[in-house]
Amino acid sequence: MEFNDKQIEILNVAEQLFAEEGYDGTSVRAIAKNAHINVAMISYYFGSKAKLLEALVMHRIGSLGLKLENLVQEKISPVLKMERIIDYYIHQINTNRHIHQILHQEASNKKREINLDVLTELKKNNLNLIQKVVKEGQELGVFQPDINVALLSPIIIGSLVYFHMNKALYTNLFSLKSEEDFNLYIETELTQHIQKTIKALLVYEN
Amino acid sequence: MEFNDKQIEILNVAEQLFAEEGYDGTSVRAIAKNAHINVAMISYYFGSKAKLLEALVMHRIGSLGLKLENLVQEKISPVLKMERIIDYYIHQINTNRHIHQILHQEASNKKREINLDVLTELKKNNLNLIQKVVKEGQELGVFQPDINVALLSPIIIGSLVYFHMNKALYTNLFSLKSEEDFNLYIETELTQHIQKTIKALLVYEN
DNA sequence: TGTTTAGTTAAACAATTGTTTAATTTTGTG
DNA sequence: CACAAAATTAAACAATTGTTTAACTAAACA
Repeated sequence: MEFNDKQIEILNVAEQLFAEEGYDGTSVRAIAKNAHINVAMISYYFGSKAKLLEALVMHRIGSLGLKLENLVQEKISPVLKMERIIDYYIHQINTNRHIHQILHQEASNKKREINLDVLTELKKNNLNLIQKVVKEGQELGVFQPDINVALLSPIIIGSLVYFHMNKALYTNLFSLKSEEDFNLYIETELTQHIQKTIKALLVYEN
Repeated sequence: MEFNDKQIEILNVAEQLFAEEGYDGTSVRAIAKNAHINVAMISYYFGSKAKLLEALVMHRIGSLGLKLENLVQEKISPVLKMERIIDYYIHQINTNRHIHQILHQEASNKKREINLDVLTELKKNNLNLIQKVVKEGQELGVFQPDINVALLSPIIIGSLVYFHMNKALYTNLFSLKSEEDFNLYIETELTQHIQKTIKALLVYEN
């Protein structure tokens, strides 16, 4: 699926509004206004509001490409690999937080059902790659043998999501005065904290 | 604020619908229908849809009472205390997941702003209690000295939230065939996994 | 240059939204 | 019972919703 400049603009505006005000909280007129186009252009290009959301999700998932393949194949220690994976995940999600927010909202919405099979496959694929790294560490005797790999992502991504969810609390607690401060904290302190946590879990003898 | 049976029924229905279909995705007529009352009763009792949401949030937060006080004061080891705290958190959030889902949606919604100061205070209070437990463990030499206590909740609650968010993926991965299976997995495997993670982080020498 | 296609517009459409009205019924109280 | 207050109702309200229409302009092409 290829989009022209005007379509891309509509997708960008829709992404921001859907993320910030929800799908149902965003009117097609609001999208049109912010994208500086006529309302009818949305139907003209995408068919309907629902199909616009679907197009947006599919387009973003396609370019999301959490391609961990290269990372996994590097010749560094499993511990370092895990750190890099976490770095990559957090950075990726943090810089694409709008679409993640939308996916997150839609995942727990009973009335609409967009097909997220592509996303599920992507996640399963990433899980297999992480599985490889863990196995590698276990064979080297660095990681413990009883690791539930599927539950590592909840720790990593869940922590980040929850941190975002409680932005008000954490900006207050850590005196993060600007948006930049907040993002910097995520990319430094929070990232390190998650890395430390995962490492501890993998290495720690029960 | 006290509510009669009919008001309680409206609140219950509204909670379910707001959680499952979002605030904007839920019409007052849908609430009225499911609560078997006339639409006008919502305005009559709560003033408006917005005030109904506010009343719901306030009412639930009030009875949410994550009272960790008793737990913290028990005479058991810090390690066991942390395990109990995690148990309590997960169980509490899991049995009240509808209101948590709503709070979560509203927290990241830019157009509506319900006052969540009460909730923030509650979280800060809980944080202080956990801080105490950690200090206790550090003084006993069981826990490491460099622990960012404020980042423990993201791991605990974040993991649970993410697990719920990816229900489809995990029911598939772990062959959880029913709602009961899913909840059972959370209360056993996932809980133990989070407990193990937090313990590793607290005890593990960097 | 004439003609087809694609893009763009304002207006209209019916449906749904939250809220209010005014009338009626139910409940409580002396 | 009589009367006041509370509860409940169907209908109406204006505003907003997503979508379509029909007229128009710009671009592409032969």
